[in-house]
Amino acid sequence: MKDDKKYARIFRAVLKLVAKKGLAGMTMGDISKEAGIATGTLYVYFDNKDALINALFAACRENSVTVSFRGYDARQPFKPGFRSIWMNILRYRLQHFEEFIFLEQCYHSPYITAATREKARELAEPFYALMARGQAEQLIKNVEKDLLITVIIGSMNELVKQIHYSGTALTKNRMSITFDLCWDAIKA
Amino acid sequence: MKDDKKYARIFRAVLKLVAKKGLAGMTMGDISKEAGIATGTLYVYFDNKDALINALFAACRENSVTVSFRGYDARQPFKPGFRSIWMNILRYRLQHFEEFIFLEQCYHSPYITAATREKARELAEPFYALMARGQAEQLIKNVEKDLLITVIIGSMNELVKQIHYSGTALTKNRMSITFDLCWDAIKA
DNA sequence: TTTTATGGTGAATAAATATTCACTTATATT
DNA sequence: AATATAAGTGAATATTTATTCACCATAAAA
Repeated sequence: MKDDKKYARIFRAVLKLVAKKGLAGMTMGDISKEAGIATGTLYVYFDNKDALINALFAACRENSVTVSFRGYDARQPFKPGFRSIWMNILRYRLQHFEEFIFLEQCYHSPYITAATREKARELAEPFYALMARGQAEQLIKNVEKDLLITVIIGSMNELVKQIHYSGTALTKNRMSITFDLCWDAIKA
Repeated sequence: MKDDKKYARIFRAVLKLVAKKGLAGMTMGDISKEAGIATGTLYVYFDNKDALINALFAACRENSVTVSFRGYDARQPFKPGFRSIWMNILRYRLQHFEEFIFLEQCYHSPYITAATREKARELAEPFYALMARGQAEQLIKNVEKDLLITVIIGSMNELVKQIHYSGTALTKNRMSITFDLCWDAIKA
């Protein structure tokens, strides 16, 4: 019986290695060593390197969406609800920077198959629904939802990178300021 | 005498290959074949694969800044000046998507040395100066310039990706809408 | 023209790396 | 306990890939 904990250990090893050496430089040998198992064992759990990476990509994407909406209650007013989701995402990406980098690396990578990409796209559905609600309540601009999401997610991702690489701490204050920039962009 | 046209052909080949196969999957053999030269010739022009990639990275970054400020005249009012720069960048990244992808790939890659990264950072100077001007004229928010640039560049990069991968055309109208989102974010 | 230097070549070499497999160990089933 | 089934191993293999090098082509210098 395959061990869930072993899947987790393999995944953790990959995340660590990708952050350090990039998808490119990470060998199966590296992974097994980092995970503390034999190279052959990787092939018990996954068909090959591609399959391993696709599986991790799917898991990360799914996890990412779950985390975003944690604690979100559709009955509360729109803006504080949106704010809490925004903060959730930002905090999670900063605290799990390796996961964030891995997803970014995968984005253009030939490792990721068309099927995996398609599944990832479907996961974005809740964000479209959120934009629809804001528009229905006339709180945010009535423009294509794609453009709104693009501005929100794009600026957040860049913020995460900037924070991480500059080494400066992201204070509550700076988070709040950046949220306000973002809100001003989309507010009606 | 080494041939400038050959440098250009090698660079063009790399950009094409990275867009297709990622930094990971691109071999020196692929590059020479795509450029129509012998593998050994690559080593006449560059010490090794790392050096090749670093050289191209530096060239792309420099080019990117040059293009951004093309046609910018500091004597015209701030907002139209800023708008023309914003449009310059967006248009260039869409038209040279391969270059954009290459730079993104390099961002976290171990191929890129610390020295190359440092040089790239210095190139961002004109953007800080631009923010300073906008703040001095009290047209844009008086918050950390880093945060402003992050929102501007981050949302634009995401837009470029979204446009490219969704296959939808970016009409003048959609460009204008997105610029307005961006402007609302930063305006005082 | 001869000499020298440099660009160009691609098969050969040396590493690096994914994958396999014969075998061991653990766990479930009878 | 005996047997069957599946997980785990890591050295050996097959493949891929960066890099070299002995040689050819070209063009400038003598």
